[in-house]
Amino acid sequence: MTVIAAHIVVIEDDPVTRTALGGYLETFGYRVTTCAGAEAAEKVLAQESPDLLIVDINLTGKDGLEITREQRARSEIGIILLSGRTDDVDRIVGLELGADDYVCKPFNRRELLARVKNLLRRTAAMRQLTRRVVHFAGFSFDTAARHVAGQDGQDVQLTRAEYEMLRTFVLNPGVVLSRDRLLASITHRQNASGGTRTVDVMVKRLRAKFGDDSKVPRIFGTSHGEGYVFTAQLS
Amino acid sequence: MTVIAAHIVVIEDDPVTRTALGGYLETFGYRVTTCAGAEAAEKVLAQESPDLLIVDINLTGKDGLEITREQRARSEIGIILLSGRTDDVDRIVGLELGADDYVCKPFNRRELLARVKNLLRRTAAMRQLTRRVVHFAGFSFDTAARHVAGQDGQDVQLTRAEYEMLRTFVLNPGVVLSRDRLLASITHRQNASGGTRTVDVMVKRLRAKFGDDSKVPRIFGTSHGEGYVFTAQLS
DNA sequence: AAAAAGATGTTACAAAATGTTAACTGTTCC
DNA sequence: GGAACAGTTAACATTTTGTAACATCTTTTT
Repeated sequence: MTVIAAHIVVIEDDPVTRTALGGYLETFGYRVTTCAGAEAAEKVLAQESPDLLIVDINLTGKDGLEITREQRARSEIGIILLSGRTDDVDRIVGLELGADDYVCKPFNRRELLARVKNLLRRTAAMRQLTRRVVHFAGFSFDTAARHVAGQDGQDVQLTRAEYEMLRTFVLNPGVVLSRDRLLASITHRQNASGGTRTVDVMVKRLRAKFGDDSKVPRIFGTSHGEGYVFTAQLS
Repeated sequence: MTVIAAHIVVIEDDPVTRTALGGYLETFGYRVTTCAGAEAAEKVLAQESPDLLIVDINLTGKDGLEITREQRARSEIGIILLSGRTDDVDRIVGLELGADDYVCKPFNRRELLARVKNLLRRTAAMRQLTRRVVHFAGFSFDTAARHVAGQDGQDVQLTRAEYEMLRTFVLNPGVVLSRDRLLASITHRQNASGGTRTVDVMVKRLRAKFGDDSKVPRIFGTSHGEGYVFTAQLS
């Protein structure tokens, strides 16, 4: 996996804290975007996909809790709340809204850095699963562009059903998926009566395109009597 | 995806806090194992793979920080530290060792629950991505990829039932498992009528694939009248 | 200690499920 | 309309799983 500097967005209305915090994090190699308020931050959050959000809970206009609720509803971005008050209620509400952490001002920079590091490590796995491009077994699969590149640079052409099925597999790594479940992901028709064997044929075609052997499956495993499993390591 | 209750291990030497915390978490559907010290916990941590560890920083014997360091070195388990003191240094050291969170006593139960929930959500993604490989008798068993690599590099291909059974054995090393218990772990058909002899045949097949001799079993032992035991050393 | 009873080991086979191939049906694009 | 392609179905081959029968081993009884 290519290591790219994590992108951290800081929303803080006090200019002194904002600049100090941004500068401090930058010295550790992070890419930092500082914003004075929710409006400015929303542009960044919508256009790019930052990894971590550090937000003051007391902002003029839209406050930290509201930003937390909105962001958590639509992404798995890491969220650390900053607060001037040591208020139990605020803290609990923030955490229950889905904030990962809550740090009281005046905070210790070193402590915040440790929390940032730990949280980035945690969200890294989650970002993998929701990423546009995933890598496995030497292939890179662009879920948005419906495009697969092989290890030798050769492209793997996928049909619509093959793409839908691969997408379902990649979104559920290590989970046994039933034929019905897989069929539902590739077909529009409700005619689930007879042919779940369609799934078998599609799996065979996927295996063929990805060089997987049904007798020694490395990517698409069979779970006899249950269905199929995606067993390749995502990276 | 099958939803299984998360398994939380609590290490706390104060009996009152330990019982209260364990009971509280259980009411929310979590599977909780409480331990008074590091020794008792290490057994559980080695044999099962809990999802979350809540540990008091001040323990007699091996303390919370040491446990954190050891666990973090070999797994991605979520770790929340509990402390009686509001000490910046302790907190920072704990976080830098890789603890995900640090809560000071007396803590608010609701806050702790919110942190537990958030952390479990984060580690769930990571658990999906990280391999769980166990080694025994020269073989390495990749529970995610569902295959086994032998000592000579040759792969041992397992069928679904063999995989499920081996997985059950490996999760319960040294424990005598009844035929019914083993049958339940491998069968998926409704026709679970009589034949507990199926288990014997599957054990024989496992023994064959792993070069184990029923007369001198080193991996899959027989407990006459009771069932079978996994006797190989896990590493 | 020998015999009997019970439990496990082994083998062969039958049943069920999956793998594979190829033909068939419907769609899309000229 | 028809060529090209995607998806489905059907038929047969192969693998996996369950069952039964018999052999061997363990435990209990005498």
